[in-house]
Amino acid sequence: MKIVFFGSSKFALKPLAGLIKAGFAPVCVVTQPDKHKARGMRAAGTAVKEESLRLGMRILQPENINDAASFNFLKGLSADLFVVAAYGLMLSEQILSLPGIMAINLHPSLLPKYRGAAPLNWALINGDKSTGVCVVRMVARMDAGPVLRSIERDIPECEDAISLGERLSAAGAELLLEAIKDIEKGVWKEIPQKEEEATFARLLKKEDGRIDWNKPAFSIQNLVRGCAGWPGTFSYFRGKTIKINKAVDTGSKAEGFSPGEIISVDEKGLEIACGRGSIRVMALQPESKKEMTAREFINGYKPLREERFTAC
RNA sequence: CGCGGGGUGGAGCAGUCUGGUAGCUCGUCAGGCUCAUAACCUGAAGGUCAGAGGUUCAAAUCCUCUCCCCGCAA
Repeated sequence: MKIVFFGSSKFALKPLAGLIKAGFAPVCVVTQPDKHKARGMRAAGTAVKEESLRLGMRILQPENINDAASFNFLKGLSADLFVVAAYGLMLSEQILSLPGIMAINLHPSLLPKYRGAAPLNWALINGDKSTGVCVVRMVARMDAGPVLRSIERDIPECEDAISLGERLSAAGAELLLEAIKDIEKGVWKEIPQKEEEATFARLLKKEDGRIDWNKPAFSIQNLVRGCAGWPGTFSYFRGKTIKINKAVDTGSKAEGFSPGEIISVDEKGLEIACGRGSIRVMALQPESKKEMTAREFINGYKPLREERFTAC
């Protein structure tokens, strides 16, 4: 079976490796263009590009996947199956019609819930107790095609977007293989999505990570978990931005404090008042600094009890 | 050649503007105290202040260049 693999971010790495290991090595890997200017002048390739280079795969990195040149190149590969995992760009109907059998997409949610770009982040931000990953046949509308296979996974309290992404990536790699084996045997099943249950998980923006201390502790905790990695959650302390990288809801009432106020400073971390309840910050990153533990922050910055974190 | 911040004992920071004995909170080690402790007390080790030049009687501090790290923006 001739497979073309489309992927960009880290999430696609395990699925790609799984394909190769199982003998379904793609004839070509398609990935997004290098990000233009990182700090300074360097240009960085996607995670999938780096890995594919290392593995010596054939790589296609089109500026525009939906233009005629890309179309003709892909057509020339005469593939049976397109496999897409976290590629990050929409494929035109024309492109989707190229493979002999079909194009499938590995999506980290239980569709029709969380269609779109940031499903696992939104599942965490919304405080969901479980989510999953599924393989769908691709159609013109984003993430709207019928489901071939899916698997549900619990979301533990302590999980953030990074760890959940790794788990779903691993689970997805296996699921993908099962789906491909089904397809190879010609025995796959398609379950149409219930349109009325569809929800949309839009891409997160930097601004989504701004902490509003007026919100209840549990929702700030969920925001920190859901924004881990990208875009991260941030606040302001002593006039400078500071990222809050790890925090948990203390479960205490924390009455008599105003939102953002530091309630206590000790070895366990920084306890900060929220609109309702409080959170304990365990890891944070002041502007221009690397991530540090709350302990390190306290030692160096000596935050005072009455000081506060602000939304701007 | 996008903008900005930073590099000071093992960690996190202050000191730099206004040159003049290397400082703070921790950690480590030794000893003490305590029923006990991520507690407390006493003491100790540990730094060519990122690197190279320059100015000066004197440079962590002022000037020039290099390397590395981070945030923003993309």
